[in-house]
Amino acid sequence: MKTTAAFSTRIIEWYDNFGRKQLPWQQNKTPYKVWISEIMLQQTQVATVIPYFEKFIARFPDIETLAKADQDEVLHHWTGLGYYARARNLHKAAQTMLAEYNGQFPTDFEQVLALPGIGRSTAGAVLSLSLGLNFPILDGNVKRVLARHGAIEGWPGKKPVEQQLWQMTETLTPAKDIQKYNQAMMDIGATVCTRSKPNCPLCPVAIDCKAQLSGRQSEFPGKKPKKTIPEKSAWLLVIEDQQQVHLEKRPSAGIWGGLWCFPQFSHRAELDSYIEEQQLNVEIQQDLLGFRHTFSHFHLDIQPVLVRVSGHSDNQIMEQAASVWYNLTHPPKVGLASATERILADLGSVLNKE
DNA sequence: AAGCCGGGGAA
DNA sequence: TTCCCAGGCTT
Repeated sequence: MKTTAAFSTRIIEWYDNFGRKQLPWQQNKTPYKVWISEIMLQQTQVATVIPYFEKFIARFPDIETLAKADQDEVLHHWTGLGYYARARNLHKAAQTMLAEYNGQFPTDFEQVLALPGIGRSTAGAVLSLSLGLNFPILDGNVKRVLARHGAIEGWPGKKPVEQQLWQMTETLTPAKDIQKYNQAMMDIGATVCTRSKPNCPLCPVAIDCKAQLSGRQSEFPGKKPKKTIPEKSAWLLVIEDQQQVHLEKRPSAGIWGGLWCFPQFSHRAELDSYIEEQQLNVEIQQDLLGFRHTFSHFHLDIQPVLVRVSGHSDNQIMEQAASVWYNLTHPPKVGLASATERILADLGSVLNKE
């Protein structure tokens, strides 16, 4: 009479045979590298992260280098990744580790959890994956595997559902082989127990998966209630003079926090009166290519307006906020939003045709 | 508990 | 298009 092995035993055995072992942050593992990867991987897919991770580690190879770098350069390496608070928190946490922990990544769970940008799951992931400390994790992959295996009803964004899933991961996480187990759960979620069309025949825990047994894989995890997101519009003022454009650093709170962007207005009239107020010496004015940029919680219809000025003096525009003349031919290493990069690229092709 | 915070891959 | 991704912070 053959009995079914324990849940974690089957997961670990699966890892030995099919788990991912060649990802960049899995080579010569350190808490620092695993930490960077975990932050980048928050709400971001592996394939997107890999090139960012490689460049980030090449420039900031350790905690001290990161802590002593300019925030602008840290954000520069985050340009296009989104959720820019992750980069600001990363930078701040590195400075805390340099000041409080002698530049070492703390190994105490509570100390790790207290660092900005690190919640329970990320703290557990870093300590377990890099040092083998026994902590459960609960990321999007684990949530999906567990929700299906236990046929857990409801959207994991709801507190009671999330609590139930934490209870499950605590119970199922084994006392040994934590690195293999946690990595395997994420791998299974990413490669077998996928959002759509899960490959159950390849799953080591399909035999007692409640969703699979009842053919209800698509019902778990419960879906986020969808609501229509609002539409907003933005007029962006692209002031150009001699291959330089004017950019302003945004406050850390709100969208594109800490990034360098064009002056933004809700209505065209506001943009026009700004040009008046600044007494800009306008030579040419021309609308650039407009486009829609969609965030998780609203659409933004963007219309960039190119204004070529001549003889700008720094004390006209420079004085008001943190602002720079961004040299298109020698771009400084600062953080830009994806939309800003797109406009700069379009501007480059417009200027090239002249 | 709910809202905020980006951008892109996948279907 | 729609969904959601190795989530965490703020209110």
